[in-house]
Amino acid sequence: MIFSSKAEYGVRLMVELGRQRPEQPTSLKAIADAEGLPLAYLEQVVAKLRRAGLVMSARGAHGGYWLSRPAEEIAMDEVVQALEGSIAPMECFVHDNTERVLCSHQPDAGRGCATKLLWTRVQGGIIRSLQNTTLAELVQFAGRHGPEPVSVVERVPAAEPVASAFRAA
Amino acid sequence: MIFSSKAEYGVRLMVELGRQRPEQPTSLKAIADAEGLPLAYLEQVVAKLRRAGLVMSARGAHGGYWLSRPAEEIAMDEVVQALEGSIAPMECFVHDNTERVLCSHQPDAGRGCATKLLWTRVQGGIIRSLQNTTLAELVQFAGRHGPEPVSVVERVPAAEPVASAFRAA
DNA sequence: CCTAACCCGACCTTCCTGGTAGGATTTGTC
DNA sequence: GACAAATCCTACCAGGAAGGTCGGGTTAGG
Repeated sequence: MIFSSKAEYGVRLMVELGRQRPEQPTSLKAIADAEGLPLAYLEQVVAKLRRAGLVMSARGAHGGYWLSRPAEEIAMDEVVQALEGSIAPMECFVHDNTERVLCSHQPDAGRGCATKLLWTRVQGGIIRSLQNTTLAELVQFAGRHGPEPVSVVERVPAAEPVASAFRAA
Repeated sequence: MIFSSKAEYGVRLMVELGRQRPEQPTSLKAIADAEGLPLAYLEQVVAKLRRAGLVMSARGAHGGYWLSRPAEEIAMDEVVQALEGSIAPMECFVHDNTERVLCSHQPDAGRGCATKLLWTRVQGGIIRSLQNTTLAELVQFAGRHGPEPVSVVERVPAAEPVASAFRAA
């Protein structure tokens, strides 16, 4: 697998936020219920997005999260980068700023790294795909067949088993 | 990380075979020594390549492996596919031949999968990058000395450093 | 018949992923 | 002011896969 579930959950979370109007913050619980994801785990995911400046938050009652920018201006490479830490096809490509030796398997001296060209191209292909996709596109794609976004105002505070009922089938 | 070390080792192995003349098979031990990789592990790696029909082998004394086709005719998507099993950015995209639905986190009924569009594009970007690279290119690239490869390497139009982020722990 | 090599499957250990637990803090509402 | 709803933070943990190792079997040249 290429991306972890943090990326999957984080993108879903961003899409969910993109469906809301930013005036009213959306609580994590609403998102967790809508997507069927564990709330405690989502907290860790959204923390990465917040630290990356992609979402903003308000604490306390009626707090929640919202996009820090309009969805049209959020390219998905930022999102995935924030969630995954780095977009690297291979160990050697994770160059943190420290100076540690990254490519452990050097061939004979004088020869270049046999795989560098390949992974560089792959990385480029991935990043270009992500850059060329905006959050707004995903929101539109996800909402195409669907009903209204979950309104914070109209939301029934009690149990709303609609989603889980359909998920079982 | 996107690809496992099996992919790294397998590609190196293929490059090494591409450097040899196919008339004489190359023993795994020679490759293991040249690349500094554990022989026993390479055996597992090369088995995948053999089962995929990318290399051929001869047993017994003076046996070894060689490319089943010229390096110019081997696209790297075949190689990586053989080594990794499948090139899938997310769980949902690993479709074994059965047609079961693997996406466990369906949103509300009537809505499409929010992330499908994104991962489809990413997968396309990866596969295209791999298809457009032949083993022969890697052989040539590895044989070169200094880092002249600016003309060869695809340019990533990213303005910011791509894999520079720390892995947020 | 011995040795170099391929072939095969079982095992093992470490690390990361995915998730839980439990609390501390902030803030609107009654 | 008490309470509840929510964000925030850190530690912990179980399972599985990654990345190997090991031991042996089979094939073929000298």
